[in-house]
Amino acid sequence: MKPAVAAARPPKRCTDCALRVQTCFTQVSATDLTWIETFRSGTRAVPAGQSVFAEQSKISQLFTVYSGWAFRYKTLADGSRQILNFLLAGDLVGLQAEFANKATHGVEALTDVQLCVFPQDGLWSLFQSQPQLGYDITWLSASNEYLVDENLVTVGSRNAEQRVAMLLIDLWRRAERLGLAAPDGSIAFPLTQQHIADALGLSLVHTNKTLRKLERLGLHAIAAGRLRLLAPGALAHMADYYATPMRPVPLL
Amino acid sequence: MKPAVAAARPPKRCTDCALRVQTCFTQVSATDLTWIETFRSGTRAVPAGQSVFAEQSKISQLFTVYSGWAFRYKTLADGSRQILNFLLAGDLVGLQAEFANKATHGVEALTDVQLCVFPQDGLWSLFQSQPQLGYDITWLSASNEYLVDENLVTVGSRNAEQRVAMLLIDLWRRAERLGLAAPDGSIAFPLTQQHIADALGLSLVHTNKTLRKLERLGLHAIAAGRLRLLAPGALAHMADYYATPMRPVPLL
DNA sequence: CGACCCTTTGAGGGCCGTCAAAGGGGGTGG
DNA sequence: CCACCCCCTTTGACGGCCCTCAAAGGGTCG
Repeated sequence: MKPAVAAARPPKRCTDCALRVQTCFTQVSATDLTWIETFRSGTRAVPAGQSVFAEQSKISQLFTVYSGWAFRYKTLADGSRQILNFLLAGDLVGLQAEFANKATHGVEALTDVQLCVFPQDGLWSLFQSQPQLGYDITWLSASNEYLVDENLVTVGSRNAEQRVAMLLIDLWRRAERLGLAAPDGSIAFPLTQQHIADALGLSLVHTNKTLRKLERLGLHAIAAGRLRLLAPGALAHMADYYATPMRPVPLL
Repeated sequence: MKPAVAAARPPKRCTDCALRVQTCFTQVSATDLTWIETFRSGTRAVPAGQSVFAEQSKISQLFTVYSGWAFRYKTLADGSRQILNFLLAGDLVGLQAEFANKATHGVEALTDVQLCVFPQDGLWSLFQSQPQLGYDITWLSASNEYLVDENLVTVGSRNAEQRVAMLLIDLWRRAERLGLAAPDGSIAFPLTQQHIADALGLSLVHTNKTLRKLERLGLHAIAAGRLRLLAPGALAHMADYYATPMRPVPLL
């Protein structure tokens, strides 16, 4: 029995939100914040490995990740799974379903996950009464597209070494930005090699061999569920990674 | 000298828009329509092969494709180009740049293209005064993400035959929906095999061999710049393609 | 201790990339 | 009107990256 990953529930009051305090999130006005609080229909905890919502399912909710890791995926008829991107604190999911009538992809928890839940049918009234929040949601949607764009380039144009390097850099940066890096520069790394393979369009075996290769080269280390980048510059060079400055991001 | 592809300019008045008449677009109120017209800063024609905007460029405009074909792409250091998705009439581009400060990808015209141009710095006032339009833009953004999601699955999880089949079906469906299919069921097909290769993450040579294979199997025919699907069912089965019902889409 | 999941490694093969070169069609200039 | 050029398409040969199959090793939990 694992020691329950005591991920704290989101507080009852959004004014007490431990996430929004982070400098990586944009400031929001007091009125907008109270509006968010009334808009929020509740919270939800999903244990590691469980589904947040399934592909093709009818969902009527939007979710913001409060803590933990998750991922979006699609499955093909032969059972192969493509991971579209990983979700960390602050990420918004469920918007596509608003426009497609049902979930166009599944979402699964990698670790125990805490979510803030919003009703989809309140979205229109949000746009009407709180244009700033509507604008923020559009921002988040465009950011999501950017993430997938990047992943498409990785899967379409990079070889196995470069793909793995990209994934490691990208996840590390995103986690670090959220203050999830330990003093030693390591971050929790809950992915199995199967997850990495599914995200990068590689086989499990080749993913393993590539990871070992980068590790032998001294570029990174994964141990005890933690990732450390030992040579970020070399990784970035290998992956043809261009660091883009990170701007504060809105949080719903 | 080609006979100029006489793609008509968008009319001066949005009320005369030849595109919005299509049933695939949602109805918009008269007031919203006049607002769109004043929001629009002009139109722009881009000849085939020319850039609409370059990667990394600072742009301060949003574009709606009025007619013609274009594509979004990113380039790596080794010069390889990944096409993210193709753009047809009604598609909106430039939103990502609003949030990243510069273009995160390039856009290039495949055919002569006519664009409606909107100022980016008017976006916030749009959200404030016309919430319905803000909502529509979010819809379009989420739809774009859906497109890229699908392409990521194709490139990450399908073999060459399936990728080509997916591309042909997808482009045909999107064009047909816009009323671009001829009575014989063919659509204009301005892509070179290099474009297909760059979109699918395949080499030019292998793209050619795969196209010829599907053609020899009688699944499709490309001739005189036109594509016809000769066996849509077989193509869909090969590609593991699930037809999703198409809903009316907003148009900015 | 055994079951299960994940990781790791080896062997062999196939899909697809690279290299090379010929063929076709349209535009341009002689 | 023909020659030439350029771009795109097409085909063959060969090699390599990555997939599949197979099996062993380690860690955790019942």
